[in-house]
Amino acid sequence: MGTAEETAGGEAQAWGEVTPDAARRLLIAAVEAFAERGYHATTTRDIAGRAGMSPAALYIHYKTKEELLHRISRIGHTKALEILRTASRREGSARERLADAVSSFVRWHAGGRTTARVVQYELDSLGPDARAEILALRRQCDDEVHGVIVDGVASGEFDVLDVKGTTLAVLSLCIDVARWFNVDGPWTPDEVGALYADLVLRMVGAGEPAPAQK
Amino acid sequence: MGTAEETAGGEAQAWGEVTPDAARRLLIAAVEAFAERGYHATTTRDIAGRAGMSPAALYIHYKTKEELLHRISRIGHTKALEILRTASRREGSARERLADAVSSFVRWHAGGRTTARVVQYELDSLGPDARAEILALRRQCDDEVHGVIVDGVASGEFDVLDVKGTTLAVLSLCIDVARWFNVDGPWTPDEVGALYADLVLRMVGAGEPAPAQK
DNA sequence: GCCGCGACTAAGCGCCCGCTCACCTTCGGC
DNA sequence: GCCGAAGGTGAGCGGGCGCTTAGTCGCGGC
Repeated sequence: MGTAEETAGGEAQAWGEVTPDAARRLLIAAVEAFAERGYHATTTRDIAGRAGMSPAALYIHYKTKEELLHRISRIGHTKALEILRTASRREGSARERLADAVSSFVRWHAGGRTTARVVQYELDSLGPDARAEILALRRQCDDEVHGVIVDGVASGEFDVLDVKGTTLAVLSLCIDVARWFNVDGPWTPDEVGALYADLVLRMVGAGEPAPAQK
Repeated sequence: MGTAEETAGGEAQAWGEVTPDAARRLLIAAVEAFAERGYHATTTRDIAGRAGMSPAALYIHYKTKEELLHRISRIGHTKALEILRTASRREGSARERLADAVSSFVRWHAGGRTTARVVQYELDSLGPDARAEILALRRQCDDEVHGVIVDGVASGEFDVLDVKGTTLAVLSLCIDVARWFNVDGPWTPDEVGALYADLVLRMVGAGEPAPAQK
């Protein structure tokens, strides 16, 4: 145990679905290593070492190093999609749903920065087939946000010049959190989530009617 | 031979300061390759090949592969800083200066996406000393944007909850353009620049004065 | 005309990569 | 108590990596 669980921290539970235990430990070690150094700069020996196993053990549970990245990407994107769906399809105004979607999506990127970084930035290292599969998931994420913004425009809650462009900008803003978060930043994931929800509401022309100070 | 100039397109002129000619061709080839596949996945043989030279030729002009990345990063960040400085220190209201800074910064990331991608995303592949040098340049970029936002808040043009957080979000939004731009997007760099300037003004509470506030 | 010198190449060194293979446990079923 | 499968190991293969070296080539100076 040790290193893997320590660094991954509370994220570890997210990988509960992965069995057996050794396969999960390897996956968590890979997430860490990929996040720290990038996919190509990570060696299979490093991954196995972090999981406390010999280099050869990796190939009992995974066919190749790329399969590890593929599995991580799929699980991560599925989780991200689930987060966005929950927020965007709940009851409430478009304003509430967008704020909820952004704050929870950002919390996920900030809190699980290790995972999010791999999921969002190492996609190009996948082969064509795997990448296509993951891109389909990502497009579904885009659609959820797009839907909420369309709803808000239709209901008159939002005032947006370019719906597609604004959707892209909102997603881009959230995703990039995985790049910069926790580099000596004095914010908690909750704080960033709240700040970003406010910023995004302003972007869609639904800023607080009466700006409240804290 | 051709490949380098073709892909780099109009960006090529930006490397005019690099001499002699062979060194410049190698640098442009490296920018391309790093942008496409990432630093670690790029081989020195690939770089030399794109420049139409033998693998050994690279080492006449550069000590290591890392020196190429270092040089690219420094030139790119210097250019980015120059763009932000020009906009943020010109005459005009904070509103005008921020809109100018964002639109020109975004135009640079979109138009020179090849270069910007390397500059913004391959930084972690540098050694500690080189990275520290580049991070200092980046901090200066942050300061320029921060200054304009502080000015706007002081003059009452802007209404911002968290100045530091908003500064970071604005920069993050602009930088992430390098990640997604031109993946089948129907926008020109100018269009994205204009859209983003509008979005950022909304974020700082200085959206278009006229439009319908409900 | 030949020389020196910087630009460039062909060949290849030593290393470490992703991955494999022959073998060694451990353990539930009978 | 013995057996076979599942899970793990140590040693190492083929190959491609970053980088070096010995030597070739083109060319301005005298």
